[in-house]
Amino acid sequence: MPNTKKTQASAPSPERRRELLAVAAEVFAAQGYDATTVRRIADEAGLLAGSLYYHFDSKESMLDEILATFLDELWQGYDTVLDAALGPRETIEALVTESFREIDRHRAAVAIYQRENRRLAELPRFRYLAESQSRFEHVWLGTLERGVAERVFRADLDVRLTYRFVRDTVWVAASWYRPGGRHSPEEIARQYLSMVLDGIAVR
Amino acid sequence: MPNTKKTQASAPSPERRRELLAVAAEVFAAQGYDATTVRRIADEAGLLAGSLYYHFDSKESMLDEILATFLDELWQGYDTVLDAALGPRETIEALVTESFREIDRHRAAVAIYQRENRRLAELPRFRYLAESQSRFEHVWLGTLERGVAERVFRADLDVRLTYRFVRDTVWVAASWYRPGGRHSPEEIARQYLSMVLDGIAVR
Amino acid sequence: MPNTKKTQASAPSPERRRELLAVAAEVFAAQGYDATTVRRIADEAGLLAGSLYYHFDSKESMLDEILATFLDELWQGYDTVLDAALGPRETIEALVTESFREIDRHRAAVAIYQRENRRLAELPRFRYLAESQSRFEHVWLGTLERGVAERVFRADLDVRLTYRFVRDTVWVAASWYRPGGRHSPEEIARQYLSMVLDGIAVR
Amino acid sequence: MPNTKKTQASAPSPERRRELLAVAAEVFAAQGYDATTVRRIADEAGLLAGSLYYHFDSKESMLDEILATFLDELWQGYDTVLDAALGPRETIEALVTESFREIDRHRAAVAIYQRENRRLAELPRFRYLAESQSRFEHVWLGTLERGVAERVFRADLDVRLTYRFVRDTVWVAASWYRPGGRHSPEEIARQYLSMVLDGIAVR
DNA sequence: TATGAATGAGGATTCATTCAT
DNA sequence: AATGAATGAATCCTCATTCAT
Repeated sequence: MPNTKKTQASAPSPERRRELLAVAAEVFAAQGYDATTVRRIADEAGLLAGSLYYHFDSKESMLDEILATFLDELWQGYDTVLDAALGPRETIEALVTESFREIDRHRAAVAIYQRENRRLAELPRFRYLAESQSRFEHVWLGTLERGVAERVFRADLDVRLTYRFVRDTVWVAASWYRPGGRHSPEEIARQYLSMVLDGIAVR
Repeated sequence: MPNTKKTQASAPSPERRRELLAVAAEVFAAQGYDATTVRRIADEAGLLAGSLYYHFDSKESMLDEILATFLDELWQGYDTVLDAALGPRETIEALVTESFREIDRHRAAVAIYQRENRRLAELPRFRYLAESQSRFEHVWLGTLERGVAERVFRADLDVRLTYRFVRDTVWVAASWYRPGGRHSPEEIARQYLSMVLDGIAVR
Repeated sequence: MPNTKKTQASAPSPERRRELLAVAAEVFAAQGYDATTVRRIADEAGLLAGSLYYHFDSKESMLDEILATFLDELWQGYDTVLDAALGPRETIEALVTESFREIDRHRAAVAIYQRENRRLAELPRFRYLAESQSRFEHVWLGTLERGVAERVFRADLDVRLTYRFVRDTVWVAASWYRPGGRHSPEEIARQYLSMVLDGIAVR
Repeated sequence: MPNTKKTQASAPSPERRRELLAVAAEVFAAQGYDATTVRRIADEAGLLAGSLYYHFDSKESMLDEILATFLDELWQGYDTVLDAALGPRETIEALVTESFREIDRHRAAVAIYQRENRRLAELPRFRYLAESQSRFEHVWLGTLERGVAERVFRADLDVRLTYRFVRDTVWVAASWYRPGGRHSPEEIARQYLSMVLDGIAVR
């Protein structure tokens, strides 16, 4: 009987929830939400499928909690950056760096988000995904436009296209990024920023 | 004993197959393979679920045919480019342009590929996905390295990282691209190339 | 296009029916009625599943026709034997010999009969199976009882048990008998009769 | 990473399994394996079709377990007989008696075996059926040949034919035998042996 | 006579979920 | 907190059958 790290006398225990959610997130990320069975999660966590329902209402509510937690932390980080009111280029740099840090800490959640976002956003329960996305777009697009206006970014590029380009570039990394690998999040951010800002061609 | 066994899966009209595959691809792309029911495809195509099995062995074989067809055409295009034996920069430009053309023609297939690639590649039936991917990596990475060697591309960037960056950037476009939209594939390619090669920052 | 042995200008053609029924019987015997698909029969016969319905109403009606034809011929043979009004031992000998001849000519039908008899006999359409069986029992049991009464057969054996014993012994042979094999039906009958009548122990 | 993977198919209570298998065997025997629906078994057992899958992997695995259990016990009985190293006649007597005891205890399994043996033996999963059958043939045929050599059995009969005759005679009994009927297995064995060894004709 | 395409009912199986213990 | 057993709805797939050509 592993996992007896905690005080025996604990109740519904949020720690156990977090453990189980971590397992669930990992499996969701690896197989996709639909392809993941509750039993698989339970197997991986070392209990029976039915037992998960002591901790969670449903498979969907696990997904919900995973995504909501991630987005909360993401926006906390973003808001800190935005509150600093830097110039456009510095803002982009800070946002990208922050994003890679989030990928480092919530890799599974980011991967799930990437995969399921579109479909989920249509469900009432997950409306916050759509809201988050539109706020996201607003922040990034706004920063880029400000940059163009201030002649920090090139004016000859389609801003929406550029926005999508930068956005995708950052988040897709979650599909291959492995925490603890060769590059730290900050190192990856630096390389990405260098490419995006200055291009890969020799001048 | 007269017994003119026909090749099981090739009898029914290939035109009808193509129609049905187009429908299936669209639904797979929109909902994800797992979340798509055979009945949904049939509904969309205007026949009953069971009737699909006159044309295809299984839901999986539809997916297979969709992806294989796409990859075939993709590599046909790529090979034409590679046979031209251009310089590194021109090769990258041609490959990117070709890629956006493929996205234009196989948007659904590309979206499915992006979503399901990882999990599918482990199935024996879809081994060709892994093979394609490794050939893909070989081609792109090789071109980038050649470019660095010839001082056409910057030497201070991690080439693997750059490879992933460019690769993802291109293909993720399938998730938002809509054929017949504001930008032609060539126009999008031009913008992407400009960003990737020269960066978005004003020099 | 094989099988053009007949006059081109023929109509619904009973010869074609017979050919197809022979194929069907073979497959039913090999796989069992339920496990046999109409398509399998059609494949084996070199046409498409739907085309069988030009010749037959249903899968069941093929089965019906196969069994009815067999039983008709069987009873024709049996009736000839019975009309000869031989003594009990000679009757048994003649019936057994006749049975092996039927197995020789209708091996597939006999095998099907053995397998499906019980379940089919309950269906209204196949009531004749039950009737045939009861007439069968009447004939054999009667002959055995007559033999016991005439002191030709042993009196210390349970007659019903003996009946089942002899009956099974004969018909189960259909499951391994291959026409054109080492033994002619008459040779097999001779051996079987020798065993059943005189036993295998040395006296 | 705590992950106490349990052996997939052995967790649920073996008693319940046995109950359910008994029901399944009865239905398989009565209707044939193919003609039996999982729902029918479930109905008969008083639960829903899907619930059977908590206990068994598939309909086929139920069949597998039924047959394997039967054959295990059969060979246990046979091996006891063979270990006694009796003379040929006594061996045959003991094997026949043992066989009728097995029919008494596993009537349904024997009936299923008779019906499905041939087709199943070709499936990899049921290879043990073919193996059992060949060992069976080896034992019986060997005993008969020994009997002939020792002049206990007649030399003028084809041994293979005799083998099939005896084998079928015994096992087909499962198709009409009803446990708890007029005759005990031992009584039936005695009658069968008397017929097979000494014949039904008065000497 | 036969084909090609489809129907529609049913069958095995999966799986999220429930609940008494 | 967790188990064991079950539910019931949904899913993929099969197959006998139909029918216009």
